[in-house]
Amino acid sequence: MVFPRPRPPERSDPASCGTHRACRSCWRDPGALPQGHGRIRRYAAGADLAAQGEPPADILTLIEGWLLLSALLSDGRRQILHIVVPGDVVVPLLVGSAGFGIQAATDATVCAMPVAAATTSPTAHPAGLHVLMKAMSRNAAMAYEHLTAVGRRTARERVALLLVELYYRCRRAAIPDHAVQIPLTQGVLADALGLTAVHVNRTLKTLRADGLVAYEGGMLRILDPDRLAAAACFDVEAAGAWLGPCPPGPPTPVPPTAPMPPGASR
Amino acid sequence: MVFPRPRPPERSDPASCGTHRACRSCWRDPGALPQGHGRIRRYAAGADLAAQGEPPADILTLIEGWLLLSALLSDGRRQILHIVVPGDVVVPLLVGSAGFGIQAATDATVCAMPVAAATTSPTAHPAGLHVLMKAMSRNAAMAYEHLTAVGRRTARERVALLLVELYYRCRRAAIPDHAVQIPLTQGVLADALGLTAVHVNRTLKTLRADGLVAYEGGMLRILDPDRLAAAACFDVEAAGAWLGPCPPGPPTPVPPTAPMPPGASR
DNA sequence: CGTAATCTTGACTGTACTCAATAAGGGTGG
DNA sequence: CCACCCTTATTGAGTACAGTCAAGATTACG
Repeated sequence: MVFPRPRPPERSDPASCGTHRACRSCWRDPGALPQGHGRIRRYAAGADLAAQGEPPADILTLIEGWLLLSALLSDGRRQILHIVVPGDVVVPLLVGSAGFGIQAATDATVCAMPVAAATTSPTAHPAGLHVLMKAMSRNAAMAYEHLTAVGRRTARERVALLLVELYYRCRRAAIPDHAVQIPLTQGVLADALGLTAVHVNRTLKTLRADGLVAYEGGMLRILDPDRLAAAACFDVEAAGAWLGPCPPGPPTPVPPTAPMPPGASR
Repeated sequence: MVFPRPRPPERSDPASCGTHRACRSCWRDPGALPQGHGRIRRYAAGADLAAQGEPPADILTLIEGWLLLSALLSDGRRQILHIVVPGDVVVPLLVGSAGFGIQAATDATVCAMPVAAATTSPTAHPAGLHVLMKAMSRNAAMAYEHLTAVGRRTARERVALLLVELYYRCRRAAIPDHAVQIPLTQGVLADALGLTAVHVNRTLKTLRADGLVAYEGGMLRILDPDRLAAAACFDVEAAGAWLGPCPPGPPTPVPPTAPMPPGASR
């Protein structure tokens, strides 16, 4: 079976930042941030939003699509530092030049706000600054979780963990009736997990054989988040804080999956 | 040859936070932060400053000694997320419970300030908040660098990178006439790098054979930062921003090392 | 319809891990 | 001061998880 090239979800046409569910869920405090400064930008899949080593750029809130933060080594090796899903906030490194580049994994829509708007006049938007700091804190928590995975987990655990994590993070800002589907290349997963694409492929094969994930409509889909979390040696409860405000209110609790094929081991 | 158990450097007895060089170098903006709230605390080597999963605790500025931020998996595997050297600021995760524990690697002195002092009344200390955000940003940069190392570098590169990084970071806040010495166990290095202690040992052996590091007075010591950086595939210039304000002013440029033994390959 | 990218699979290699035994300091209590 | 214990460092032998190389199958896309 083959991963068809991912297709971005059908897109609506937002008039402004605030009208988007994902964006609302982020700058939750209405009026807290200088939302007027946020500007909607769109990018095609594969586009570079920022290059490693350049900017102190804008603060980005991802509205639609998927972004990748990545670091490149001089010899071409790549480490994906963070996979950005709608509702996530990308905060540029305030110290020195950017240590990571930003690429669009799919067509993407972002809300960009100059860092200056949030940092130069903190007193003007105190609540907004608090939101910003919470975003930075959450990003740090995810980076540490990611580091632990790459440093101390087996390949199977890493893959399983990344998938459940993305599953929960996507649900938090997703439109309820949209099933969580992951539009990432195996090469991207590999670079995120510190593995090779070949080994990711073999690992996914076993996860599929175990009935934990599947393909559907050309995208990777999570069948059994709980068993996947178990396979990842991952405590969803403990991570609840940064996974996002998902628990409050049952937001599509494990979308009813298609009936298992007779032979599947489940 | 064996690593004798590290000994903390001889300590002075600070009357207050502001009198310490390391602390000054951190809260560089005099009067910016509510320094009055900072309280000096001391810990013995091996002590737990905070347990994983518990607090939103204090903001810590390390004055003397070494700290470790680490994550534990349920089966005992450990990933060290960050090695804290004097002058570093540890910011607890503002969202939910702490995803990491804090241990003292050596006897340590910290300046602790309640998060509330910095976050609840941002308007009261705008400059201090800016300092705090810069610290968070720097920590994020280091976490990403660390992640890249663990995910995409060889064992030799990882060890070399960690050592040069610590070398430069230590110099930035170190007392000038103190040579940089690293009081970390090979087990600690291993848990930081996603390796085993045995393999760290073998890797250090080759670095020593190549004349890049050495033992001296019982502590690991960097002999040749430049070649070590090269071995790590590491661009010191690019990382200058978060490595710290070290370049300005020649602070002990590679302390005069003891003459190489005749057989050493250099 | 042809080219390019991605996914799959197999065979082989190698870096890093495991197991295990020994050595070397440091600390503690007698 | 010395015996004893514990932690850490070191080394060797064997193993295994993940990487490399390479070919073929699908699918996307122009």
